[in-house]
Amino acid sequence: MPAEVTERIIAVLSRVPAGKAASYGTIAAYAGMPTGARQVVRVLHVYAESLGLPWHRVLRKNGAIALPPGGGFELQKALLQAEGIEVSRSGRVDLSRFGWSG
DNA sequence: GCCATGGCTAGTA
DNA sequence: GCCATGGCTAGTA
Repeated sequence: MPAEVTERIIAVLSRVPAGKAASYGTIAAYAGMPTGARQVVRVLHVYAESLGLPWHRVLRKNGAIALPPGGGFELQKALLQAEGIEVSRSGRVDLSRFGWSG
């Protein structure tokens, strides 16, 4: 039985639409935990696959892909681009253009 | 003690 | 590069 925080994070994650992305901190803030960015990381680790959460739409605060090359970077980049989000070669997204706001 | 963060500081170029 | 964050798991007692 997951903690309420976990369930709120799951709920927020499932609302991020295709074509938009949000930072770990933004997701946490919407879930009521402004300093809980790492909780978002944990939830994605545990539930992203089984619940089909849009893990690829979560980025660092500066819009960068957090995953390392060879560790999911390429896949995340491809998934973002496939839904119309522009990603620079280095894996950066302009959140002022593609950022999700509630 | 872990973590796909994030904010801040110190140290380099 | 350090360290607070915060829920969770592994590993010990």
